[in-house]
Amino acid sequence: MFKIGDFSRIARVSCRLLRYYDELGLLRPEQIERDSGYRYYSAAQLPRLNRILVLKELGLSLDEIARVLDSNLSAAELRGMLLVRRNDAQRALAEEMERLRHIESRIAQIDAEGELSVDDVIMRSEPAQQLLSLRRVVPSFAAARELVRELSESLRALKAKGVLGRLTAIAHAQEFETDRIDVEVGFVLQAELQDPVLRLASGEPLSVRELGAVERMATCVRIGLPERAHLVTGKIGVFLEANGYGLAGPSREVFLQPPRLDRMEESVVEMQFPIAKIAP
Amino acid sequence: MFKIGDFSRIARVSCRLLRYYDELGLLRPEQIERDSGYRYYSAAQLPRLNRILVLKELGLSLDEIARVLDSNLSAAELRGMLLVRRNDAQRALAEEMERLRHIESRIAQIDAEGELSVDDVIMRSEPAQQLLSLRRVVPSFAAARELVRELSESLRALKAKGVLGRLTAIAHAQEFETDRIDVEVGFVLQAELQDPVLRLASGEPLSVRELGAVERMATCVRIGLPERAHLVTGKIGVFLEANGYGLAGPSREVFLQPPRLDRMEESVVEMQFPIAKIAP
DNA sequence: GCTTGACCTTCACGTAGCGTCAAACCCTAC
DNA sequence: GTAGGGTTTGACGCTACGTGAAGGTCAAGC
Repeated sequence: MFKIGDFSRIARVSCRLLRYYDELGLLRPEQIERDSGYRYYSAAQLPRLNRILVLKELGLSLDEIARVLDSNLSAAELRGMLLVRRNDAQRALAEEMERLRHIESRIAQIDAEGELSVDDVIMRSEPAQQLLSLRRVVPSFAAARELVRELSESLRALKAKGVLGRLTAIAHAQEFETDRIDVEVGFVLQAELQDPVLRLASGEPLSVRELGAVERMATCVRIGLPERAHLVTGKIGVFLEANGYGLAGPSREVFLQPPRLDRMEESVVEMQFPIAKIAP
Repeated sequence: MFKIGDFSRIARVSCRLLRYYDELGLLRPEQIERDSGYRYYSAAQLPRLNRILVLKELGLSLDEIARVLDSNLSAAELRGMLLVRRNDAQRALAEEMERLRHIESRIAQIDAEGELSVDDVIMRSEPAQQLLSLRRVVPSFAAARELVRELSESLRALKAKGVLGRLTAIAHAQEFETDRIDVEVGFVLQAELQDPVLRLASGEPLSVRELGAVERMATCVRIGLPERAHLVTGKIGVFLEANGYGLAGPSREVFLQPPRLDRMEESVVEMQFPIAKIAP
């Protein structure tokens, strides 16, 4: 029988840890003196402690470890837990590699440019969404803006119901032409739509389609008129080149503030570019 | 100017986060209404928020981020911080890979044996230490034990001063021979030694030498007589085979409890085996 | 002007796994 | 008997927020 200090030296763990595990019921001392309250551990408890430490090292929480040890669950169940943990570990590994790559690219950036540039470009993923939209080829940005206005007015009733999410525009054109803009505008749906087919005031029907999930999206917020969009695309371009990505699909513009045609200079738009790694 | 809710939707972060960063002084709202206390953010604050998020993603703590942003430190200093972070990330990456390997080997073990075996073997690293020791070839375990007794008695005075750490024995023999045991016994030093040369009662001098650090050590605690050591070596062997390691140096026995020759069956000894990965 | 509902405020607790005091009690050796 | 080292419980601290609760504000519709 060892006092807690001796046992902690033997097992090379802290006394606090042992007291904590006692409190959790994870490792109870074999004996506790009535009057002094001293904890006494026996050497026979080392294997249990070691099992705890091993399982902890594997990434299980103390709660899970308690279940593993006490409700002596079957090998199959333990295997299941380990499979879950393996998934976690694989994800964590991938994240850590990404992080490392980011760090190294930032260091390289400092070495190349002498400073860390302003970071307006953010990378994230985007889940799949339902889009209530209309696609057209328009001859000018003004016409596109008019389309947005028309759409907004036609859907005013729906908007009041809170079914409509953010206004989103998608640029389908492969190449950039100022006079033939292939654009899709619509609203993200936040609930199932009741009416089978909705129409513009002009009678043109709107379609509901799924906007696929995008795993990697380079995004940047633009404030002000659409004419300033090239500032954003420039930043995106620099970002892609620096990090070894390329464009991988039609870009989107999401209006984070509901757009007002009379005050477009206050509009807040997030430009989204689906991207993918380029083989190095 | 946006209220906190709008700004949070624009930046796609939670309100709580914005309030928290305000509290930390990391991102102060551009304006706060006197009477209502409402926070108002401007679009011009998005870049700062984005920088915060990027640096957070790189793994810097909020505290470090505050220093980076406010005491606008030089590119060189930032580079230094990133180098530190890179080291951290590399270590984390290596750990995560190790963890994943361990998890997979445990799963494989369950698949092979139908259950998770008792885990007495622990792997860890050992730092470099100074050892005050004596090396000899003795003809029996009993002689080795006698050597320990002699050493302990000769160093009783030193032990009282608290300079001596744990008693450690090192098995130098390449092959196992019962009648020619090449053993080194000594005490780990916890402080610099004053006397230049210490001697056994018999006059034999003790040497002070550095016990190199070991990156990977498979350890197992043995309780009881040395005759039971083969139980431990068996476990170690199974462990090595299962995880793709091989022996990589002389093994050590560390007496976690000061040994008493009269009650050797109560001795607590950690057996340590330096190991290294075997190319698969 | 009043109601209503969405939005905002501060305050405070909870998280995981212990580290780190603090005040008081216990044990053992000289 | 006392000194000093070990032990007890209790409590707070750490990170980066999430999640209420209780109550004040704002804008729209009547």
